[in-house]
Parts: sequence; C-alpha cells; structure tokens
Amino acid sequence: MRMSRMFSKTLREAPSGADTKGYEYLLRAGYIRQMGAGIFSLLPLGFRATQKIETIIREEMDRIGAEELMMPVVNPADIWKETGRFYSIDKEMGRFKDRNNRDMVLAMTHEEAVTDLARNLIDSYKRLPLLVYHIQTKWRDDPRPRAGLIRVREFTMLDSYSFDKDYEGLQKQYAAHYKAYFRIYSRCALPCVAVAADSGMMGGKISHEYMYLAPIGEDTIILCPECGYTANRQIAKMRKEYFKEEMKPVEKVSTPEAKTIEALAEYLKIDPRKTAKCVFMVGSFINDKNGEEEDKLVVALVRGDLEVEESKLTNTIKANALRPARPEEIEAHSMVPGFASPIGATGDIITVVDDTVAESNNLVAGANEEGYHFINTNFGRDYTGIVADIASAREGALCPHCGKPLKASKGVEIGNIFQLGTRYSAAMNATYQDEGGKQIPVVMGSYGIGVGRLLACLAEEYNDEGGLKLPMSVSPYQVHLVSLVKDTAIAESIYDELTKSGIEVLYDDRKETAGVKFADADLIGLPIRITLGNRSLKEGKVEVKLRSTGEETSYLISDLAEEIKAEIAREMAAIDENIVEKDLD
RNA sequence: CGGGUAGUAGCGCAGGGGCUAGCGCACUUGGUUCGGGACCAAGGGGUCGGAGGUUCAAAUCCUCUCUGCCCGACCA
Repeated sequence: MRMSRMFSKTLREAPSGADTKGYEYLLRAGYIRQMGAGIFSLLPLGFRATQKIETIIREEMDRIGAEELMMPVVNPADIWKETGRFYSIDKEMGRFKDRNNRDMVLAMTHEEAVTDLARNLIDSYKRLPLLVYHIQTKWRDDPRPRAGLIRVREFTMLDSYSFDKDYEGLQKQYAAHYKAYFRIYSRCALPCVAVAADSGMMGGKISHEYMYLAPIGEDTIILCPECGYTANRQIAKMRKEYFKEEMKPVEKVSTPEAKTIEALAEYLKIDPRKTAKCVFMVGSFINDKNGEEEDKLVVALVRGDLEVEESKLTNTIKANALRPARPEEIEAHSMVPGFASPIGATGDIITVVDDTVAESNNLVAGANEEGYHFINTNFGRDYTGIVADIASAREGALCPHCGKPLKASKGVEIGNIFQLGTRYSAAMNATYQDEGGKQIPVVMGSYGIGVGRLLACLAEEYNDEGGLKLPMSVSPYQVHLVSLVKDTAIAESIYDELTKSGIEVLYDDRKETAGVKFADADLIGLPIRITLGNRSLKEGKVEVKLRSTGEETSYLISDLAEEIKAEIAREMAAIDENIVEKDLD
C-alpha cells in the first residue's frame, strides 16, 4: 500500500478524551475513528490488524474441529421470549419492531439463534458432538462505554457453540476451547490468565474468563501466587476464620453516633470482626415467562471487617438485579439505617447471612433503634436467614486452597467460556434422540472472544513514546518502506520486489520530510522499517530497523527481500515458540 | 440513572455582551530546504452543538435540549 493513497492519516496531537496510551495511539496512528459513544469505525490499518486476529482465531477454531457459519444480527424476539432473556435482560439489548409490529431484537449473543438452528438440525445422538462458530457484529447498549475499544457498544465477537449428548462430551469441548483460547492469545502475543468466573446473564454453572492483567482493567482478579488459584473477585473464595464461643444473652447497649462499623468498634473498644455488618439492597426478580417484575428488600450480613460481594449475593438469591436500598425502603421494614439488623425486622424480606456471621457467636449488631446496638447476637437464636458465602475476597485474605495470602490485580476480560448445560436446549426444546429412542436436551457450551477489545489490549501492551509496536502476527503490514530520496525509481523497484515476494509493505511515497516520515512510521509501528537514503544507497545498501528493539542493520539491495523474509520468519518463530499449551486442570 | 466536566475550522486550544471570531498544527499555491515532526510568502476553511428567550446588539447572559468525556451505579 502506498501511503500517498491511504485513506487514513496520522494526528500529531491526541484527541481529547483519549486517556490511555493504547487508545491514543490507535486514534493518532489512524487505526480507528470514533463515531459516537462506544461506536467506532475500523480504518484500513485497524481493519487489517483485526483481520489478522480473525485469521488466527479461524485457524485455531478449525483446529478443534469447529465449522464456521453466520447467524443474523436481527432476531425475531420470539426465540428470546422462549428462553426468557427477552424479559430478563434490560436496556442492554437493542429492540425494535418491524413493519408488521413484530418484536425484534439485535442479538447481543447467539445462544437463542444457534439453539433454534440446533433443534431443527440435530436429531440423533449419532450426530453429536458438533461445534460451530461465527465472527460477527454484536450490539450491547452498555451504560458506560469507555477507553476506546476496551468497552464499546458495537463490536465484533467470535462466538462458538458446542453441542453434546452429555456432560462428559461438554467437558471435552470446553477443555478444547480452554486450550485453544490460550493458543489464540499467545499467537497474538497477548499475555493473559484464565480465571474462574461468574456466568452472569449466560446462565450455566462453570465458566472461565481470560484476563489481560493491566491497570486499565475494570475487573478485579484474585490470585494466589503460591498455588495458582485464580478467580474473578465476583466469585473468588477465601479461607475464613470463625469465632465460636458459648452464646451469651443479648444485651442492648447505648452507642450514640456509632453509625459505621469503625465508629462502633472504636466506641465499644472491640475488634470489627466481633460485629455483624448489615447491608441493604433491593433485588428485582423478573418472571421470565411474562416479564413481570417484583422487588424485594434484601438484608445481607457480613462480618464487620468484610465487604459484601454483590455478585455472590445476586447469585445466592437468584435475583435479576440488585441496587442499594433507599432509607425509606429499609424503614418500611422496621429497621433503622446505621443501627440496623434483621432482629425485629418486619414484612417480607430476604435475609442472607455470610458464614462468617452465621458461624461466629456473640457479635454486635444493630438494635433498630437510633443510638443503640445489641451485643451478643447469635444467628439461629436471634434471627435466621439463608447462609451463604457473600463476602468479597481481597488482597491479603487467605487462599481457599493453600492458605497463603492472596493477591489482587486489575484485568480486562478478553474472552469467556461457559458450560451452559441444558439452560437453552431445555427452554427451546432442542433435543436429540438417544439409543433408547428417548428425547434428551442437547448439552451446550458457549465461548466468546471480543476481537476489537483484543486489539485494544494489544495496543495497550505494545507501545512506547513513539507510538504502537504491534507484534508481527497482528501488525497490519509487516514492513514500512520509507524513501528519503528524490529519485523514486529505486524505491519503486524495491516496493515491487518485496510485494512480489509476498511481503506486506506499507510504502511511504509521500513528499514529506524525513522527520515526518520517521515519526509516522514510529506511530503506526510496523515491526520492520526499511529506510532508503543517499547515505547508504551510495554503497548499494538500505537500512533496516526493528520497531520492537530499535536494532539497526543495513543490507545490500540484492539481498533485501531474502533478509526481510528471514526477519519476518524469525519474529513469527519467536511468537510461535511462546505459544501457550495449557490444559484445563 | 446520579455526580463532575466540556462542546468555537480536520485535530489541539484561546476569546466570555459591541465593530470583518483568533492561535498552533493540518490543508492549498509558489519558492527555498531535504536522514528525526523544516523555513519564507500568499491563501482556503468555522456563525461558535441545537432550539427558544433577554438586549439597540449574543460565541459571550438566561431557559430548555442534544452530544462527548471522566467518576460511580452497571456491564462482557
């Protein structure tokens, strides 16, 4: 490609709002342009990079026996009503009516679409297992898009769907994806970890997320440096200690102004771990047959030094959504914010008690009276509720497996694999006939990678003061040919020759000064830069500089194509040597 | 959805009741330069996010509204 004919151009200054390096350079180098909140165009450079990523994805999906197909973005709402997600997913899903006033949705994922296909196509156990995928546009009306391509509303996603006759088959396909995803990320040279995860709106039980660990990430990952335990904080466990002792009688004590655990512990001169913290949420429960919504007050208790993990709480009570309760909602159940506990609460509430509270004795809790707390409260004797792990794991807490201190890190979710089971096949009646002639729901898995987000993470990982420096495997072109001489004949013939040898060349044929060309080359960041200048041309040589290391050499023009091919091969080999082959434990 | 912040030329910004709305970069033309974001000269381009209002007069003040960005809620 000739730069004089290129659609995009570089920017000297970062557009305002580009607050991470990766995003700034993707904009400045002309890889992407923004059209609205969370809506981006991929310019030719960005498009080529994502095409490279998609090629890697296709190769790896093919490798595990997947077939590529293409499902529609627009779905009739009927299939989404069958699974209930038409109702349970709120504003995040795009909806509209067609000319005949039928409900339509913009598919934000394709479990419904693929299950609809499966129930027509899969008849016998003899046809299982099956695996299909597509790479396609998704619309998710995220409430808060941010950081360029990291969190957008319209994006391209690889999603694959597996079908098996039993869970054993699902395990195999799941394990195959677990491994294939590591191969995909490592072939893109993006470092990542897999963590146990919450399955959220997808349903199902077991899921893993692939995380690019970086400060710009919004998820918190809990990991154990000792034994390798990793999980999203949303579901991460930790070893907990209980304070068991003989139950003492409840006693009301005056605690003026002690509205927080800190103030309370200070005032009573006790350890916060001897208190029970009460957190109020309102859970909404949606009937997925008709979309009717019901709200209930949720009272969550954790030990005073811990925090409530909302995802765990949501999962425990199977709520659709959770929001903080307003004071009047708490008071309506005879509780007093700041001095609250389930003791004496009235009306229809859901009480969830973390095991740290349920298994400890004689804790301090609110008396539901302004200025008073109870001491020596005991779960079971003074109040009841659902006992579950709803406390948030955090750095320094003890590993649930080996007991060593845990670490916390920020991460960006770049992929997710789910064992769906029969969540969709049962709801949509996608069954197969087994050996005995019985109709059995197909056991499914679903698996996804955000392609644009992957590019955004790569841009974040690979940059320096000069601009981007994407790895050879995903770089939009392999070589940047910069000509500084007036006579274009030599540059033209080199461009020709390299292109004919199958090398992807971006040729800067513009009438610009050396400084401008070098700066743009650094910004766009192709792995190999070839410079044609009078200095070395006198000796029949051209200079070659590697973007990643800054290493410079010069080659005779006659050897150039071979040397460049060798360098490309070296860089690709270096990536291939580091392909991660990791099996699911 | 709550809090904050900002919409003036392609990008970055200044101007904050008064006279042809400005600067840097980018762009066009001519010339000089030519290995790390050149120089000189001459140009083109915006009606100030939108609507309404106040005023002799509005980019500037007021009201409403739309949009972007940041934080939070939320989410993959």
